[in-house]
Amino acid sequence: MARPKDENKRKEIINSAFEIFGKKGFESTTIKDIAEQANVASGSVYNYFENKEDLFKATVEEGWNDLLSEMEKISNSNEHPLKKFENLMEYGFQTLENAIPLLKGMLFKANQHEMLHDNLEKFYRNIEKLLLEGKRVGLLNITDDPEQLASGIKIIVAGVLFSVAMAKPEEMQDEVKRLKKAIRLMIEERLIKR
Amino acid sequence: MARPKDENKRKEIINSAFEIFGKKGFESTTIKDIAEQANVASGSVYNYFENKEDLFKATVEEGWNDLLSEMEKISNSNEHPLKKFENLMEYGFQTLENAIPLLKGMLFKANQHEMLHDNLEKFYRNIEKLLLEGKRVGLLNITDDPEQLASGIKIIVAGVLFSVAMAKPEEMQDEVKRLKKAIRLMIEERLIKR
Amino acid sequence: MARPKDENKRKEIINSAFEIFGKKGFESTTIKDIAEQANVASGSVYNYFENKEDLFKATVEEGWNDLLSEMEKISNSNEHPLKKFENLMEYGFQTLENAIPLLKGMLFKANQHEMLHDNLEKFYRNIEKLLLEGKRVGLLNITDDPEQLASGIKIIVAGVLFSVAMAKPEEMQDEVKRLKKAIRLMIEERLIKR
Amino acid sequence: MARPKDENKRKEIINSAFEIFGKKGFESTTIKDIAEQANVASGSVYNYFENKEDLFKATVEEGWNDLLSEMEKISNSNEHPLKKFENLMEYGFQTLENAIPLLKGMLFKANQHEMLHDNLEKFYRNIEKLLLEGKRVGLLNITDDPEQLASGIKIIVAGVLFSVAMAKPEEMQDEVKRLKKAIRLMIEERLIKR
DNA sequence: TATGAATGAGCGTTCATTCAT
DNA sequence: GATGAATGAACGCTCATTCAT
Repeated sequence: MARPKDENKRKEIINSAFEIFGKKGFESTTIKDIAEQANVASGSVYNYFENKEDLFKATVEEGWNDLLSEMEKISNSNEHPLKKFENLMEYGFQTLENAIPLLKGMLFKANQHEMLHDNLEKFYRNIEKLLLEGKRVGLLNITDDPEQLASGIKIIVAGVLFSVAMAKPEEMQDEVKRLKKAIRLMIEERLIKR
Repeated sequence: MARPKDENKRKEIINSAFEIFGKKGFESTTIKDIAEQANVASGSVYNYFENKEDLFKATVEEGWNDLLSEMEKISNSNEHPLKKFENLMEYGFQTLENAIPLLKGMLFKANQHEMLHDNLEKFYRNIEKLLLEGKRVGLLNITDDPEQLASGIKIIVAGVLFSVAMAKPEEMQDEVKRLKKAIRLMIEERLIKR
Repeated sequence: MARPKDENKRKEIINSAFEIFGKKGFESTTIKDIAEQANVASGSVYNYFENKEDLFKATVEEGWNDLLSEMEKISNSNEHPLKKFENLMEYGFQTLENAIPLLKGMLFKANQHEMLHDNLEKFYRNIEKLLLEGKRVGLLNITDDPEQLASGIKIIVAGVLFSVAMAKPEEMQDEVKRLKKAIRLMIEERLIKR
Repeated sequence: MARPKDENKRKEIINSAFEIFGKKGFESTTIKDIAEQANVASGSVYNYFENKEDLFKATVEEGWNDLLSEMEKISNSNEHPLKKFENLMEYGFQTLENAIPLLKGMLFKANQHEMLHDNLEKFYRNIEKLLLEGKRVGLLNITDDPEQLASGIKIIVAGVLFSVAMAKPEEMQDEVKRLKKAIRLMIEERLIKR
């Protein structure tokens, strides 16, 4: 009978939070900031979230879920492995600019560290799965040592993430282009010619 | 405001700031925290630094300067290039645990971004110099494309930094071991056998 | 605003308010608390009462009315004066535990002070009436000075109220027993033997 | 070297708190209220007290300590018992107007109940000691039953306290006069004529 | 009339900064 | 220069009240 709790409004707040937490970090972000950007009174935030911490957690969780589920979808498609890889990279870089704040936002929240760690692991495992599939079908020349593989993936994926995170906004476009090119070259180096 | 006499006290404050900013981040660190750890009254901090922001900037600057000058020293030594590389890596990983908080602390301070970016570039250039030296003396098989080289270095160095930053404290030791091993393998792959 | 139809719901809210105001005091009680206990939406409270203040006033008023009208009933019964006194005391102590919160709740509401004062006066007058009846029928030996009588009654009744209000919950039973005994002794002292 | 922590300022804040807590109760009193009345910035309150609760507790404690130690002094003087009693009453009524807020302030703070209870007990015990001294020296005719004595004292003392607490400000003077008179009469009734 | 989401004023508290000592 | 008490803006959060449904 009352105004029904508006799921859009919740999403609005999360989006606003996503952006501002990413831009300023947890501590420097105020509830008022988020509320204003979401066109909502600051008190309203508390209709949807217990407190600032809870909002942060929800925001991060939502972001990772979106990212990982989309990755999963790409990995599980029926395309050619190299095509999948290309798609993943395209999608990854495309969302990275938005997802990066997530990473940054989590870096300082000690109690979020585990969650960040776990989500990153899932991220890495996803890439790994794809590479192993490429190896299995005889496309890629990849080490047999699983630990070595894991380390290599971690370093390279983390390196890309971090580099994007560090890029100056005005150089973002070029940076992404360079990184993509570098990754493609790394793949090509491993490609088995027939 | 001329730089005050008591350089020791200034250094004390910087050290304290380094530790606490690293542990808690800029916002969550209070001047009182830093002052107490430095055995100084909180008001005294303002005899040495304009304000919290200024103290942060100075702390970070100092940290990077130490890091980069030590790297420079290693690079410019007269050792064998591979030995230098090994030394650099040892030193790098050894200080990384302390230096990492710096990176984290800088991520959210928009006005510090540039400084972070610039210092990272210097870091990358240093590694690059070493690799090129290795190539020049016929030790390493490295791409001729400078852009490709730069991207590769950036990705891998950033990847290591980030991975260490992300490691759970209790897994830090193992993580560092794995990363070192991975880096050594990457070098070995490029080694020109005679 | 005409009094709304659903008198039951109003009563429900008053009862809920009585209990919670008594337990937590005016400021610490929230409209939501009261509404929930009354199985009503918080907004609905405002269909029955202007605002929190108004609800409090109504709650208190109702409580005093119940108390005083019951006292009146006992006083006006046809029983023997000493029996009436005993009944009054029994009823009084019995309801005191519930009524005490009312007193407490009123102590801080400056604009309620008058109302509290007036109701207490009615309470005292009621006792006085009974004592004077006892004197008139030759049962009790009581001062002829009306002011002295009034003061004595006030002190003793107020003392009992306050002592009950102050009792620790776990000692309430014993405290009431002691107080009753003390009151009975005071009456007996004044009893005219024949 | 810095401004020394000003004990006067602490007292100022306590006094201000005493008055305002008494007037409005714990919940309705704001730190800003107290600070303003004490001519202090609201933040300064926290230089002297942990938080609002702590300030309240300190205020109450201080008040009771003053009251009880003064009572003690009077009781232990070398005057004639009846004179002591008179002095106590004079002092008691004189401070009651100020002390009453204390009582009121404590009524609602569940966690303060014990403290209130204990302090009241000390108060009662003090009176009791005096009465027993009067009995011992053959001045007063007082029950031999200790429980009966305790109850009587409690009722009468509590009754006086409460009555003063309930008095309208403009009637306070008269009320106190009436209560004093009533108490004197009660004593006189018990006086052993020689 | 009933609902409960939306609002925003106002609270307790923190802390960078100032300044009297 | 050194101190730390004093300041007050700004925060997260609560809740009486309003109002769209």
